[in-house]
Amino acid sequence: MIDIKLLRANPDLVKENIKKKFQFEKLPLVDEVIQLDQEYRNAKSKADTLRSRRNSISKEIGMMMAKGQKEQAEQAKKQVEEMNVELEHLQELEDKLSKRINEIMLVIPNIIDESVPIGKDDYENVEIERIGEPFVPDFEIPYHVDIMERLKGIDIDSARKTSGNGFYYLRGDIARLHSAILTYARDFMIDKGFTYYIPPFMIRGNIVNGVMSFAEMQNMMYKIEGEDLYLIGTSEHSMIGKFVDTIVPEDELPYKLTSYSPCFRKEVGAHGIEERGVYRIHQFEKQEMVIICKPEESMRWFNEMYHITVDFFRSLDIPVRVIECCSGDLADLKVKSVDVEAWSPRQKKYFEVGSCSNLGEAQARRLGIRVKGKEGNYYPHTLNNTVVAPPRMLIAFLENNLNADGSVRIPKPLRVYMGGKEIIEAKG
RNA sequence: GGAGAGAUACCCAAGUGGUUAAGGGGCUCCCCUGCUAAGGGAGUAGAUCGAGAAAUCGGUGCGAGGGUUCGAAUCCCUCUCUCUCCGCCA
Repeated sequence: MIDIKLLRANPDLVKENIKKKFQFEKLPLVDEVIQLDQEYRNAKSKADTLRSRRNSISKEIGMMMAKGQKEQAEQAKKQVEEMNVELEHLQELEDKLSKRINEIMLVIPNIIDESVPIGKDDYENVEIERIGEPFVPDFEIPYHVDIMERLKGIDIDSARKTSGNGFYYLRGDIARLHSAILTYARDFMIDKGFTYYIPPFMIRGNIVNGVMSFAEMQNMMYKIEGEDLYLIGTSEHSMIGKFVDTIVPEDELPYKLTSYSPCFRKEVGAHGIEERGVYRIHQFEKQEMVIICKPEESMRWFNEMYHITVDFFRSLDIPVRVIECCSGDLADLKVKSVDVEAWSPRQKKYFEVGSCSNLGEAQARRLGIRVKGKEGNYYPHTLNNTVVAPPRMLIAFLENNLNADGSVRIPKPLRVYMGGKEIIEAKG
């Protein structure tokens, strides 16, 4: 959501940005909203003048009554009554216009950063960095579920009975490894100076509406029956929601937050839960990072944030690459976004394990998050990034640390969380 | 789940239809003193939208949304949330 004042002052910039995103169908909206905005402001000026007069006449009526000038008061009442008829029409017009203006402003995309590569869709995303040597061992890497099953670490059949497709039981060392990764991620982030949070795992409808679009909500969120509560799809929902309609003191910025939560997703949509395994599932856990900062600092934080994820994966010997979303693939709210992808020696390609986004002031504007600055209030920039999301991350972990005999090497940083174990032994 | 109380500014809190939403704390500035503390004075309804080159002017705003009225923090309706007690409970 961009500032309508920016659009008013610089419509060509907004149009150019829409073209960069290949959303040509939205181009006419710019002129339409400028027109509507002018009409709206005219109506508002007129109505405000009327309201002002009504207020002062009403006050006079009060004084007349006090003095006992009953007849004059009656006359004034009539006058206001007539004004109210006109005012009602203007009010309706104002409401209608502002509603339509808001609808349009919600679909006009955020101004993307100059550095974003131009492209139509995800095929034109750009690899910007590759860290670690992608390695393919001379033995075959099995499908991740098979690796886990061989280690007696997963039970999907039981989960189907209790919960259906898209759920899983993790067991034994694999379950422990899952927790170890999250605990390690938590400490990793605390060491980077982030404040650790465990947020609410359910949030109210008004918060949901603040943090995502209606379409996203339909495709992602589970609603609790009979309550105004939804299961969160990511802790970002709780962590950003925490600041809805607040004004934060400037000297407290930046907020560097890292949060743990389970994440629940319906995954209704293009892919759904189509594949056996733990790649796309209804429930997973995630360590997330969120930053709220001054606008001029957001690009610096953006770069720092995705490098933290890269460092995290590298500390577990997993090769990664960073893919930047091109203009056409970038969600409308985002200024810039990259995906961190991990190497899969089985598929011999990289796959997505995390996503880092700079939302600029769009999210703050939408949610009413402001900063009390010395020269008045302003909108901060908000950013979010995945630290790690097992069990998806376990896929990359197991494939990259698997030995020929079926055992799994445990990288040094995790051993302390695995009771000192250096290896998960292959079973029977 | 049951019962009760409440929602007004950064905090506490007064305000039961009418001119400018009391008061206190805190905060900011000034004076006195000056190491601090105490004292005296002034300011402090945020936020947001509109008009204007600006000074400034105006609208909205007392949990939310409706209604009554010339006029609503105040009266009526609906809803939400918070707190206290009881019950249940990891």
